[in-house]
Amino acid sequence: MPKVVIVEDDAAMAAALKDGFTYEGYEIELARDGEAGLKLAREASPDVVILDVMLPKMSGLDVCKRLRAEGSALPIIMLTARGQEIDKVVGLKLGADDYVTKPFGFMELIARVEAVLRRSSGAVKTAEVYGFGDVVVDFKKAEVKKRGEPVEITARELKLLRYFIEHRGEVVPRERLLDQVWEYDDVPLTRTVDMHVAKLRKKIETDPADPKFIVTVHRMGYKFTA
Amino acid sequence: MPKVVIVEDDAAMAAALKDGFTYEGYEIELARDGEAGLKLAREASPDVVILDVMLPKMSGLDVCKRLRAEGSALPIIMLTARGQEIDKVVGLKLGADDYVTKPFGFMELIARVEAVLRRSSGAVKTAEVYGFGDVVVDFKKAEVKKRGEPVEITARELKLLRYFIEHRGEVVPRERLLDQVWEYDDVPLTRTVDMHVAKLRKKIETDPADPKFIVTVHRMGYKFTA
DNA sequence: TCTGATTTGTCAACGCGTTGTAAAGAGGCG
DNA sequence: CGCCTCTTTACAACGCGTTGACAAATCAGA
Repeated sequence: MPKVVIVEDDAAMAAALKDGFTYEGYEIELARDGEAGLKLAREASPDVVILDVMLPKMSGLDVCKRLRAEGSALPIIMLTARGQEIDKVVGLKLGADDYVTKPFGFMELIARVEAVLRRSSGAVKTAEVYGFGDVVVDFKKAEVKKRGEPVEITARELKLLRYFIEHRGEVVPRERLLDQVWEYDDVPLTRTVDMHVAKLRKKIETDPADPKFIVTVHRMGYKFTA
Repeated sequence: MPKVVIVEDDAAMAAALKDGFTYEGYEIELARDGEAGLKLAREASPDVVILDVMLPKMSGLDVCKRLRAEGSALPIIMLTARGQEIDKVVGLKLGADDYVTKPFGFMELIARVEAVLRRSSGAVKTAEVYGFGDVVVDFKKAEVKKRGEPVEITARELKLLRYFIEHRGEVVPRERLLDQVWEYDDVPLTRTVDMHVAKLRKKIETDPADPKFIVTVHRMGYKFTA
């Protein structure tokens, strides 16, 4: 019986969610504002946290950020209002695993929760949405936004970016990228990787000439930091 | 209060089912033969249909087949007599969602119904009628109208459109469409998907040459936006 | 600090994979 | 048998990725 912490200030919405999840066999704990939500998330050891973005006392984003800052790996799903698309709101290193835009069907939310639970209980956890700096990446939609503005991105670039994000912090040699992202068997000596890194930088870096996120480690490869 | 259409020719069985479901809080509509059942399934907008396999005038299998051919996604549960096991295989192939073998306990049937109801609303719950641009899609009636004018649409196209709508916003790879819409096990290398997308575009897009709703995402798939 | 070798950044053109579309072929149902 | 739908084939058009050349940067050794 998985436990879900729901942080939602609207009473009607909170009640509906509680009923729905209870009916589906989940154990529910409710909080009505950000501070209470943060406390509950820390102390109730839930399997997943559902956070409204707009909350009294402390916004859902802040709660999320705070939890991540404390090193928590709790699966988090954000609820955003329409037109409040997650990228527009944020300040931005969010760290949520997924988000649902209101109005949403209850079944959609359940589906996301189950997806997140499945993922977190198993292999490598990859959030559906990832943010760093003033950039937000939505892998399901294959969309990248910078400062809220959509950025054109190709399939290969997105795959490369995903690999970087999934291996953030570590130095990745070019051969590994050719192997994992390009799926080459033999590893030809090319400038292809550098080429794509350059293109990515142009799209996501604030100053592509002085990259902050994708830094090159001389003679070793690249490192993504965020 | 979910509505159930029951198609059963045996009077005693029909009465028992009606009483049972009514007691459980369902709304019931009865039909005594295949033709009446088909009509009822189309017009009563039930949440689930329970179909006996052996029926006068038109077998339950044929009713099921017919509904699916019309593009209906109605949850269907088949009732088969013992020793009719072969039929259940066929029934499932024809698009039934579940089957129960006679004699069965009533609670078993209720459980299946509830499971099917939960499952069928499993994806993103989509209203039975959905509108975007100047297009209105009525899934229950299997009708599409553009600017009020009816548009001819085939079962496969409707199913494809439904999948797009239920997954609006996300990029859907061709393989997933072949898997989910075509229900292919092996995934042949084919242009079938593109073909049908082109046909759909001709029918729903204002300018099929410059699609706004079903956009192609190079090397990744298609994305429905509305 | 200077210098040469190696590594990395950048550019534009070419080639190939991917997609759009029409038309023929195949299969099902009445 | 004839109609309707779905699938396959074929080809044209387009877009993306790769490549090779060259410039810039970095490092190592003198």
